[in-house]
Amino acid sequence: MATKPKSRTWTQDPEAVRQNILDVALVEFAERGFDGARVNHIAETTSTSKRMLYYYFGDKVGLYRATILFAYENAKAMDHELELDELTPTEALKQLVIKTFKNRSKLETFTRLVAGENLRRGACVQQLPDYQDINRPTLELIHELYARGVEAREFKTGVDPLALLWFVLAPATFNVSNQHTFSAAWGDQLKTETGQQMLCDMAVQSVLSIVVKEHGSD
Amino acid sequence: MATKPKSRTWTQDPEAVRQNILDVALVEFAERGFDGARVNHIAETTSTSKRMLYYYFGDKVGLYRATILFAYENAKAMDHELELDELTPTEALKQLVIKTFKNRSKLETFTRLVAGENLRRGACVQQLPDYQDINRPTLELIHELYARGVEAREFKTGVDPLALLWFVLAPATFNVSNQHTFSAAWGDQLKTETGQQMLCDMAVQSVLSIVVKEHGSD
DNA sequence: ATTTTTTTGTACTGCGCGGTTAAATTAATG
DNA sequence: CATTAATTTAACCGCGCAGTACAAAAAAAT
Repeated sequence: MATKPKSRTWTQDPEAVRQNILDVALVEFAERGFDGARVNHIAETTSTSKRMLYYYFGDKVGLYRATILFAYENAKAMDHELELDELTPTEALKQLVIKTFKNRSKLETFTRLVAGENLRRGACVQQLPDYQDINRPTLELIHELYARGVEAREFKTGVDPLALLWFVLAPATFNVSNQHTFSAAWGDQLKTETGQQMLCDMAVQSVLSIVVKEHGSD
Repeated sequence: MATKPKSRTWTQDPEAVRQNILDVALVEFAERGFDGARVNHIAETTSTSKRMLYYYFGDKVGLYRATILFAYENAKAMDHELELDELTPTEALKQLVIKTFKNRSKLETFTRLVAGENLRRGACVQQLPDYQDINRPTLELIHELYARGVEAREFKTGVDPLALLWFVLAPATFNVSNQHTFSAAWGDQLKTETGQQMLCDMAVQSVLSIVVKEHGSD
């Protein structure tokens, strides 16, 4: 919360103000998409005024750009909870799938924002110069993990680690970003605790089947 | 194309007009989402006028609803090309995964529309009384296929066919609806012909590993 | 002491949007 | 052919939107 004195005196804290605006904007953009989001509504929800919003971010697109970066920082912060080095490659991959799958539910806001950006055909992220840098750690993680697995003779050779990452993300993302049409179409049994556990187990199974040697005989 | 006489006389053809409006609206809604879509732009693109649009569909939401139904009809029409009864259950499932995966690219418009509807939390489809009916054939297809597989001792017992469907749809959908952020983040190698073929093969592998007995030893 | 940056506040603007009005032309009906 | 209902045209409206103008003052940097 930024400082909001009713009196005519205040303490300057630009960073807190920026943060506060971004917090609010993230929710608004994730909730309603870029076109549905209302600058007025964001402004009213913050502790500051619309004037400050334009002061710091220029215009709506500027705010949107900043919000995307902000969202990625938030999301990546969560990633570092993961410690895979102690585990065998197979076990580590398994934990990665589980973690990704379960995290996405928590990261629903983030996932919605990304879905929205995809509807814009990535117009924003394509112009962010450091977007690849932001995402590099994930790629490196999977690269190293795969290399370890091959080294340990647990993983097949010749699998593209990027494709592996793709198959880690796909179920986790689909689980969030298509939940509503899926439930409306065929019911919400898969949304229950046990349903989600089942999907998660199956996601693990499906990813391991791609890369683990002689999988299916366990 | 609907009849569009420049003269002051015209021939009435309400069905063609409706169709023409829906054709245009589908593209617009899929391209820009509900909030981004512009009724004026739709109207200008059709062979008819804005007034007719309101005449037939009431308001923007009404048009959107009709467009969603229209999109599903279009999509389902394609589905009937599939003939699985001749194949063994395993082979049939394999073909289903492939077909779904490859179709989604063609159905990009449809997929975008669905993604947009999910951002609206399914607000529209939840109110469509026949939405479940529209989607029932797909569920029945997978049910029968699974039953056949169990019968033939090719499939494990105890697998939820709905979950199976989930894993058929997830990669196919993700492949379209997250392509832009994925490419921007880690490059577009997976978008090439060979990349797509690889993903498709892996999708088959992952689905079969879930349901086929002793999979991995082939 | 001076300048620059940050904050507040309100009122305003121009325009593009979803939606409407009113009247004309056509096809259907007796 | 008279009447009615369906279909089409073009001009129009009010509102909410992103963004601005203007005025000022407190706080920090120099």
